[in-house]
Amino acid sequence: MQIRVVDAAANAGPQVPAHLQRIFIPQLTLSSICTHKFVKGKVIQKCPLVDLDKDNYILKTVIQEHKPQHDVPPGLTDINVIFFGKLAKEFLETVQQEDVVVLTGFTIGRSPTAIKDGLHSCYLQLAGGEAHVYVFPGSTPTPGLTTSTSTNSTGTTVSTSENPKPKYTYTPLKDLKPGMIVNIYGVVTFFKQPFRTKGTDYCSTLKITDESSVKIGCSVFSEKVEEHPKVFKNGDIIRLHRVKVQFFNGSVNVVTSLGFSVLTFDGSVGTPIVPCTSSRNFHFSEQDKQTVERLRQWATNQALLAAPSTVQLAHVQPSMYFDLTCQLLAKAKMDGSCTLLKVWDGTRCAHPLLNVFVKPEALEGSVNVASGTDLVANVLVYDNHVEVAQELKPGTFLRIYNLHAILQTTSTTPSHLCFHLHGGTSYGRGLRVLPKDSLDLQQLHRTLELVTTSCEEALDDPVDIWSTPPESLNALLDEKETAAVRTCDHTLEQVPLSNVKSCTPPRLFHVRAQVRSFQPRRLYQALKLRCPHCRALFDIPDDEALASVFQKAIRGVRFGSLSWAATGFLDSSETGRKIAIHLPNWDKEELIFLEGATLEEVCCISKNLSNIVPVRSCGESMVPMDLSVPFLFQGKKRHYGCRDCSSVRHLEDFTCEEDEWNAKPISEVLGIQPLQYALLMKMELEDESGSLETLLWDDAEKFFQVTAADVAVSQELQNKIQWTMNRLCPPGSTIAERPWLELCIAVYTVEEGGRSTVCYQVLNTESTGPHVTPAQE
DNA sequence: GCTTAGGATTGG
Repeated sequence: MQIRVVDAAANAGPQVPAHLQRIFIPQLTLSSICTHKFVKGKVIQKCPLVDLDKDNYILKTVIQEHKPQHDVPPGLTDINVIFFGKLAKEFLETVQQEDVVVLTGFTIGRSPTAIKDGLHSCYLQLAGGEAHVYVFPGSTPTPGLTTSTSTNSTGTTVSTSENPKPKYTYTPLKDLKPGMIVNIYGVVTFFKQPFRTKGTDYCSTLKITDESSVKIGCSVFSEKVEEHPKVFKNGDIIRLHRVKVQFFNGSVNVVTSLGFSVLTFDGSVGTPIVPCTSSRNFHFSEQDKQTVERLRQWATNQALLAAPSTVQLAHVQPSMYFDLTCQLLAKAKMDGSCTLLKVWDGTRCAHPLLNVFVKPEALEGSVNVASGTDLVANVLVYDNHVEVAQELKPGTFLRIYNLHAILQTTSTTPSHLCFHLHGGTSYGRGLRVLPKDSLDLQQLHRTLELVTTSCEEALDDPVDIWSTPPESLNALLDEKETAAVRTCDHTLEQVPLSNVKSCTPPRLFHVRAQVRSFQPRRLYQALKLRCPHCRALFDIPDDEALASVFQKAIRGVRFGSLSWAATGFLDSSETGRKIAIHLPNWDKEELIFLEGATLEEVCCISKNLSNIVPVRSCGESMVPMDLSVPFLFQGKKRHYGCRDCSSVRHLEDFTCEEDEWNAKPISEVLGIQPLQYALLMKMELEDESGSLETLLWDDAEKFFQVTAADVAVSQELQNKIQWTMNRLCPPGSTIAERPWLELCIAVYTVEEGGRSTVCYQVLNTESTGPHVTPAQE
């Protein structure tokens, strides 16, 4: 049985295994480690059982954190739990609403309904043999789970003293007298992370207070950084054993003495009281718990924590000093006294952020997870902090204390925010790694989860059984400002551009990058003519060149007489010059051969007639005029032929078998290999790992969602391409301001003249944005 | 061997 009912009154019967550690629902994040963990909560909702087929059931329930603290919103305490298989049915039959349950062997997923139902951003999934449920019927008290053991952050299980007689006595801070060696408790009001002294040790400087409001300075000395108090923020509670009281500069302070020990606790009322230490052996009693509770409550009432020093990137202002809670994405050593940290907290700064560019090979880690460099803060860490910074691994969660936001303005670039952690320890300057499960990281985890939500992940969620479409996810995706998305269904992992560059072709990759530059800048030059037969590529002749060819042809015109066509003459705009119109069909004007007209005249006539073929006569026969000009005009459309692949025929006869003329039969009759319109652009892409020259060619039409042939005749579509490129690479913008593109890239080789070149092409990708054509610019 | 620091910014 995977479900066991625990009889709380009896000491026999099933028990929750002692090796399991409780994880509190408010602390759960997508990245929480669930092995050997349990969640305890009250069943507050049971949905109807979904019966898929034999022994295959799904049951959705909502569990509320057991004995939640006040003021914790349901978004933290109430979590969706989905049971699968037999367990679902068993749970339905065994567990009643209001029962308290302990769940183990679960996995965590992102709740697709979090925004809609306002519950926890994660959900728990219980499936398979690993999953177990312990039920405490009704809301009976459940001894054996909450008080007999507690665990610290290092996983050490600590026995709780049942003996009420206190082993240690703690001296109130007001009673400290120089010369005493005492144990003390206090609330931290100022702290510095451990720093190297001129002596042999590291020193932590703190100021603490207690109910007497006396403020006492503390100096903790130890050669080992890990033996120093782990203080994360003002308001944290500290317990010091064996400190020596001194008198200095008119006030009392304490210094650690031989055999000292230190514990710290989160100072927030209502959070679990978990002693924080690297020590494997320490004493911790119910009395300690009460002291921490008391000090927490007192500090809260004193409003000691009134002004939180941590500021999100979104609220950072130039020149500000602040504490930043963030995740390290990448780092690079700049020089001996400076290390660059690229960090993010998932929020977007209101000011443009400086991107300190470093060579990809010098960068450890990647900023590719961040959906836009405008989410990535570049932090320059100086002098004494370099030692700590160098030890950091990308992915680590950090708090940076007394970070300085500096507006960098040069004459050429607009101002950008850069962040400096200056040398020294003034104002508590420093860095500290935050444990992954730190309560201080809840907000950050949530923000990062929202920012990194991708379409594919959304599909992985068990949306079907939730009966709620993940609208919220779509909404989030809209906000991501991805200016191009892949349309392929390859499940390739996204890689840095440097990987693409270093691979052996042929390969296919998914990348996320920005457009550094593109060519041609004059977008009409992106429109090309391509021969599907010989693959030759031609520029589209401009009207001036075309006009000159027509002009030349007029000069040598000698109208012939054709037995197979009716020939008429029009007066041209010039005195005496005639234009010949040959109609192969008496009664149809769908196809006419035109001779002796200027380009302007051809265009004018083609406005009203469907198919115009410019020709020149050779006695009784007729040939297309010249392959450097269109062989066919259809209204605004111009059709060109390939100079190399066409074998132009002299028309000596013309029988009309076609009911309707269009370019294909006309080109066949004339012996012309028609050219196709195509779009060709070069885009230089860039990400943190470097840059890459790519072509937009085979799938260029897909990218812009146009056909090249339509672009050739539509000012509106030309504007659309212009608009798209302006969006990808706004004129005058810095790279940080440009949107990100999610691209599918093919790497291949092209053999030319005995040499092979590696090429990169963007495939299967569409630019995003309004699909209606924007107003003409 | 028994000190070190003893809060307090403008700077790459």
